[in-house]
Amino acid sequence: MKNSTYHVFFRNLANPLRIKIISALREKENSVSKLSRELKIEQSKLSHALTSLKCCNIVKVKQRGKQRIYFLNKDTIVPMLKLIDKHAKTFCKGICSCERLK
Amino acid sequence: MKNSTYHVFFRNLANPLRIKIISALREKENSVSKLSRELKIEQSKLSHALTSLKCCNIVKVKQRGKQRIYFLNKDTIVPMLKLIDKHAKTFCKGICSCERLK
DNA sequence: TCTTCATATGAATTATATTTCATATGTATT
DNA sequence: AATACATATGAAATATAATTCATATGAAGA
Repeated sequence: MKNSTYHVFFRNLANPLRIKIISALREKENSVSKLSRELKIEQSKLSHALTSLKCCNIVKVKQRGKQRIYFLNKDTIVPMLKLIDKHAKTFCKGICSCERLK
Repeated sequence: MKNSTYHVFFRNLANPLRIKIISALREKENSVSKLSRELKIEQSKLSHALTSLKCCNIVKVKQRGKQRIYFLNKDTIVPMLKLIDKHAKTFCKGICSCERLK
């Protein structure tokens, strides 16, 4: 696999807003407007973030009337987050204290 | 798990140089100077990158004489890269064509 | 302890990503 | 086809991260 594939993928995840969205979509699929209200994220900001996530097939979208319902591609993301949970538990005493990237 | 833990971890991986280093260390452990020569990366640049990776326990280090030997914590990283391989194969036709983050 | 080789660090510069805001597009209803 | 609501997009402004370079620290042998 090409390094640039990894790089693009990780860059997509390396953003607090996009992680927040992923966490929310992990619970339930949702429309842009409802996500916007529930997470208190400005609409266009949210759209930009969702477009990035969709670009790597981290999320997918379906139309429902005027609304677009975004949902998580759980196949990849959920196991990946679980790997990090385990990593943090095993190697970082559960809490990430990496000063360098804080 | 806190979102910031994921964020820090992914940020660490969201960098072409650090991915290159990870790929190299996946093959064999190595000292800074040898990595520098083999990958043609300027020494201080490499040290900065390695410090970041070590910060999240993605790599570890041992002393050998004057040299510091860095090695990959394969437990987390290798399965993670494999997840992305599978993702790219399944959802992106093997090649990441995500224009947005190119 | 002095010198040399190996690596790390800090801070300024440069590069890259995110936010914001105005506006465009798209979908359904009348 | 005109309107309203929902979402997307582009580009400028802003924020954040990477690179560079000078220098500091650290280990080992003479």
